[in-house]
Amino acid sequence: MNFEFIKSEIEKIAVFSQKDWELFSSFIEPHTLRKKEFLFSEGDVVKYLAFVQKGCIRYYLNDNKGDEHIVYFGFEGWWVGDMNSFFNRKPTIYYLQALEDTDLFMFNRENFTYAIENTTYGEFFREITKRSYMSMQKRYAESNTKSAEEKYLELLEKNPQIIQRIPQHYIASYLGIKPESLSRIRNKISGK
Amino acid sequence: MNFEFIKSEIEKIAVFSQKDWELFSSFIEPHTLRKKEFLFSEGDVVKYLAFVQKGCIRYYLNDNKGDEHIVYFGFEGWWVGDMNSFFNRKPTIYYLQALEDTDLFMFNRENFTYAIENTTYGEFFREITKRSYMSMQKRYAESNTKSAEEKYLELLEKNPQIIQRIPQHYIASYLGIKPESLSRIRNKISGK
DNA sequence: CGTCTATTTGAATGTACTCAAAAGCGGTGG
DNA sequence: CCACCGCTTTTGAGTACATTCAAATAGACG
Repeated sequence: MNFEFIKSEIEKIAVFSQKDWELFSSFIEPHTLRKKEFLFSEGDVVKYLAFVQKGCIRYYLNDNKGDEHIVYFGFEGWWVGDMNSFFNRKPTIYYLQALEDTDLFMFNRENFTYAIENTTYGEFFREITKRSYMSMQKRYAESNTKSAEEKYLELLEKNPQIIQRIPQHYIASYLGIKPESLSRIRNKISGK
Repeated sequence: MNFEFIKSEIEKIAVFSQKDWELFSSFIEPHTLRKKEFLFSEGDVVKYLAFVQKGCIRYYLNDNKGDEHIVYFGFEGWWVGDMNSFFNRKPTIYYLQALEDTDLFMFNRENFTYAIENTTYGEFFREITKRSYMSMQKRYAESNTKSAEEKYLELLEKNPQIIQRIPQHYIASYLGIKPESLSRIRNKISGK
């Protein structure tokens, strides 16, 4: 099993010793999700945090009207899961589903907690949580400040991989609009 | 200076030794903001994370159309600031302003970083960041799943202190709508 | 008391939604 | 290899919710 990718991704964020890496890498549990398969769904107590080695996933929830709302897509190099459910053993309200055949490196609670409390992975984890929080805050702020058209144009520019790899109705859900609306927006844009 | 409140708030989240508390409390820099005064504004590199001892603040940003968007209100017991700017020494895009005369307990970067890297405050900080992240994720999800009326009714029920202490046009900004719209929603509700 | 700000009300507009149907696309089995 | 089926995307018409701009009323503060 080749851990170069996850190692280099972690090294971008925090320095760590050879000993710490050996411990951490021994905790990796590889797992492959087939397209459309779920890692967890609403009601589960989430057993793993996962690193996306290859493929992509969507992380979403169902509102009380039965509509799905995608919170984020996770591509190669992303850490995915529901921290609240994972650490606090609470049933999750989210779904994590593969959109392509996806290779994950998973970590269970016992091992992950051990690593962050006893190695420099504590620093690493603090950093990615902080980043996730800040980016969610920004995304939240932008959900109000920008129109759907502006948000779509920004995706095109800043996250072209989302446009290229993800079916349109999922992008609509990610943007917080209906597929019909996204279709009209695209139509309008292409006419410019 | 009475540190009982902040001590008890921290103790709710993490256990820590007497020695750690003495260190941490020695880092507290008390500061009072007068109503309408700013702790920081757009462009500043944020120098402090702060605990709200008394009073309340709003944390908001300006969009490119000149409208303000409130991300959160901070009441007694809240930790407030811009982590990204604070830790990464980047100019902030946010404003933090007192809505009442407000007593803060502030921590500068050097001290705070020392505490989280060398004491059990690391655990404490990981926990509040995690919680902030999860609640922002939930808030983001709800910004799409619920109508303004539903969000307002939920505030009434779950955060009455916001309704009671905060001027209506700020609540509108927090809900992501215009003051006129909130006025109409309130009118409609009271007619029921 | 007067001034400034916040809230309400009105009318017209815009953006996205709903419901319905048609067109396009991709995978599967014959 | 093609035909069919199911799912995705597009298009149309009517609707709902929130916005804009404007003006009136109410409230807060010096």
